[in-house]
Amino acid sequence: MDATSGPDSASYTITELAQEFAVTPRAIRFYEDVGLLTPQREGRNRVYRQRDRTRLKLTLRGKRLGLSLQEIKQLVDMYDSPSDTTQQLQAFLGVLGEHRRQLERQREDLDLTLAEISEHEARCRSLLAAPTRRRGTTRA
Amino acid sequence: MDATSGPDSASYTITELAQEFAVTPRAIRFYEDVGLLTPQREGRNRVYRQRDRTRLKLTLRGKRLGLSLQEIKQLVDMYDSPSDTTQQLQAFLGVLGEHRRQLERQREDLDLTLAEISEHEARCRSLLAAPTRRRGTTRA
DNA sequence: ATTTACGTTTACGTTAACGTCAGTTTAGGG
DNA sequence: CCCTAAACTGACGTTAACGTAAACGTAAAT
Repeated sequence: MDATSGPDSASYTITELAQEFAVTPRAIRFYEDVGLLTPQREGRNRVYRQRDRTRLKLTLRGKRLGLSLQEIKQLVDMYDSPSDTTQQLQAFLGVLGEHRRQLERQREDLDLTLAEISEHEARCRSLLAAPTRRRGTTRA
Repeated sequence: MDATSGPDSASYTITELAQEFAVTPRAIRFYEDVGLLTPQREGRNRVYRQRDRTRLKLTLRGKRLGLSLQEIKQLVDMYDSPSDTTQQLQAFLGVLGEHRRQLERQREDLDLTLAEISEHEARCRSLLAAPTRRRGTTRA
């Protein structure tokens, strides 16, 4: 019986994951160091399953949002921990709320910035359409 | 003639700005080191006008979006440089477009994350409303 | 049997963005 | 005149998030 041949759960090597998400193996190992990933081992080698693949994806998404790895871990850990007691659930809600507020503020900032960029783009294009040019190629 | 008494343009000390935006004077000086701020001097002391106040605000907004100080400088510098030649304008548009794409992707990530958080919050609240509690205070 | 390719651990190096002193200056108050 | 308060200039320390290099293991290919 070969344990790796089952159709149950796909597995990935570290370089496969690295290529798929355009990061280095070093980064992936580092994410393991901080507790974001917990791959199984096949002898000495790391074996990544769907769970870690997902957590990696969430990690990178969090990074693009500017979250720290610790913040990401806080979120992702809650995502797949059961947490049944009332206390746990309330703490859970607290952290979620905090993150939501932060992200909502971020969306405000984002929309503001995008609006300003649009303004500048428009101003820019109107200047390009204007006749009073000084120098520079008109796309030869 | 006192140059500081005119009603033309308000001026701020470094600690005033620091308090208003809840950052340290050290941070503000650092932003000057990287070229984000260029306050005037009154003797040895820094004097901030509206322009620098605005640039500081934009800087902090950029930080909340996860941008690096260099990226922020790229944007903010373009915001108040005239740039009249066709070449400049096209380069301008290029950089703006790049940032816009980045920010738009970020908004996708943001909306995804917010949606997931909402899901988790809902699941959490339904669990809290359920009867099968194990332990933990029901808010005494 | 040895090269090649991929994986591993250990450890030191690096960059960004400040924090944290330490020592100095300067304007104003008592 | 002394003292405090607020500013200043170095300059070294710190944290996060990896990069990079060295030295090693191992399975498949030649």
